[in-house]
Amino acid sequence: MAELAHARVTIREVADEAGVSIATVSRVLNGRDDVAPETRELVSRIIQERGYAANRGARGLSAGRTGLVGLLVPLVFPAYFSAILSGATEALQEHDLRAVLSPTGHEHDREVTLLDRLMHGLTDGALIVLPEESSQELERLLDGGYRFVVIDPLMPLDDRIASVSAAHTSGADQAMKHLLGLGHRRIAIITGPRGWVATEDRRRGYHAALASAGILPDPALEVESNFEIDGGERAAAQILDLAEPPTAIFAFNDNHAIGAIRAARARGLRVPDDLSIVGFDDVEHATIVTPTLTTVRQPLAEMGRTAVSLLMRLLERHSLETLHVELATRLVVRESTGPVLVR
Amino acid sequence: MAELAHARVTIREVADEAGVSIATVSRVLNGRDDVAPETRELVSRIIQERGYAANRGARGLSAGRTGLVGLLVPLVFPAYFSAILSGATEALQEHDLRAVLSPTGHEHDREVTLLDRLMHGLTDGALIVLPEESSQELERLLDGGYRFVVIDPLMPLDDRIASVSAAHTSGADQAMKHLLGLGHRRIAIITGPRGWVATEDRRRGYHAALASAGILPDPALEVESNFEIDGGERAAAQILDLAEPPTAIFAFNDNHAIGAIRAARARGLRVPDDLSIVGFDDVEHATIVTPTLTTVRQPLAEMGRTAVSLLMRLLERHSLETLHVELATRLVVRESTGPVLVR
DNA sequence: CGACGGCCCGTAAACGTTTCCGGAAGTTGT
DNA sequence: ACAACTTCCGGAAACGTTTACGGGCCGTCG
Repeated sequence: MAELAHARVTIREVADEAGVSIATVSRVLNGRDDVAPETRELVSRIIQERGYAANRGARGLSAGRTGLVGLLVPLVFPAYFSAILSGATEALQEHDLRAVLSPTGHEHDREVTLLDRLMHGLTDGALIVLPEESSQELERLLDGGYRFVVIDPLMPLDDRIASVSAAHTSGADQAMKHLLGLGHRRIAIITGPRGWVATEDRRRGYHAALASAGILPDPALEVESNFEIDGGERAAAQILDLAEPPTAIFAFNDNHAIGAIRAARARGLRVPDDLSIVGFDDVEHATIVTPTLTTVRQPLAEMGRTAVSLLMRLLERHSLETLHVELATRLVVRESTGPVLVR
Repeated sequence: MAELAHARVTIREVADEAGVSIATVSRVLNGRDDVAPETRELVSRIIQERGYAANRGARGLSAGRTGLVGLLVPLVFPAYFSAILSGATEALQEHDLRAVLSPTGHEHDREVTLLDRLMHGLTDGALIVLPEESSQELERLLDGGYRFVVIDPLMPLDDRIASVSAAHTSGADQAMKHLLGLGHRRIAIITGPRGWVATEDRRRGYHAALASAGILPDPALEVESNFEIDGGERAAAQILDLAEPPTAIFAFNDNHAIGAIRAARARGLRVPDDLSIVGFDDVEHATIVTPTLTTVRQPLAEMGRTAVSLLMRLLERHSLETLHVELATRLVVRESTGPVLVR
């Protein structure tokens, strides 16, 4: 036990032991090419032996980059977010960057503070998932010289703000085509909060599909909810208790769909025989419920990875061909949908 | 748009604008009391106006603390980990610390590197979930002066290493009492990897309960698996295809239990009528499956929070009364267990 | 009225890097 | 043999803080 509570190895010690200057050590550390092979070899060995690792804070101070990327996310726990997180942190890891995690708990104030005060200077840039902030606030940040990319924007954003999202409209369209193809004509939706990009885009897809099938939309068949299971259950209950209930429900996320299954079961309706249900997201829950969910898959981890690669290019100050990436969604057909039964 | 791509505000600018020295600004920043009230007031106002925030890297360099805590976790995605993460990051946030997330992907090498090279110097300490490292390696880190707490140790650890875990044995005991109380006598287990603390402690609980009920253990009823759903399904299949199958299965996590439900269903067995199943963890999946799972609840988020408060005390260099915290587990009875039916 | 002790505050060193600049060798071309 | 490059490396400044140290000012006390 040579070292007890011994302060960590610094570049100075390595330099001394190698008999070179700290500049040289720094050079081999950063892979510069103006170092003699044998010197590089020697220094590398000593770095290895002493278990030296650069102090990231100092490096950040000096070089103007910290190797840290902020990850702003409303919550950590829900599968939706943790899937994105997972993809993002893995991708960051591969670029030798670390993720600084900051759950905002859906509190707007907290988020502004975080972004404005704590992240700037600590991190080189950020990934912001589902930001509650207005486009103006984000633009201000952009003008301040901060680099970030938004994942799944909640509001429409200024064009200069990099973003990654999923093809909501196309996803909704696929879901509706599937349902219409099975003979459903009276189809309800359980939407997310009004005004959110995801909600409105999917609603657009719903209405377009309805229109092209020559079906008049019925406002009673559109219920808004909060993306939670019990919210979905309440919404579905309201829909199913209608005088003229639908034969299918298109839920705007899997939680809603699971809630809908519960509501159906509570009323003695069989899924999919009496009621078809389509979800959105395709989180693991979709394969756990009975019946397993037909749902529109969002490539969540992939969205995280894509955001990282956008950010990387932003950080390298490359001008980007496209600041906005929309990843494809895909309908996954499982057990919760079926043909309309003639009675 | 006064500031375009303008570098961030430094302590210098604040000092100049306030007509004081940077030392004074630093003092009000850190709440020192040797500042005249009106000066403090003035400086505070300017800090507010300019939206100044200290550069954490520089602060770390100078003051020896960075306000960053490493969060080492095998994976981010699985509910088990994200629940812990969630509790931990929230608690860190409350202490004005940020979490640096590092998924290790179960690769030992990567983990050692992370811990040894990257975290030290960047972070003030770390929370390590389910470390693959040997006690020796962790002790070395401890001797190096690094502060960390282990959550859910995989191997038995040296006493000097702070740790937070769940009451595995007691949980297993509760599960077994429940099953025995329902009349089950032939009870199988699907365990996690042999040698892991969680596995062995729960196995101990199982054997103890069996013994106190006067039942001889049958090695054929113990199958090891990998904590994944399909692993659980294969294990359950093996068990159910025994010449003399059990009437109950105690799975060592909820994934195993869900796999067991699938295996049972595939064989036409009804749960719980023909087969009772108990899980472990009580992640959200447990309430999504049909039938909902009777399971032993681990307070995962709470474990994260507890680890943070241990770490805080470690960082403040308080000597701790106890370095080891074991949080209680609790059986949650739902639909997947029932009395043995006499045929 | 002089000395002493608080209260405030400024100066400057230190933290561990990166990187610009320039210099000492060694190499090449004439 | 000399000039002009290369190659390799060291010195030192800079990054933005914190904090030890010391000094000016004012009030108080003997």
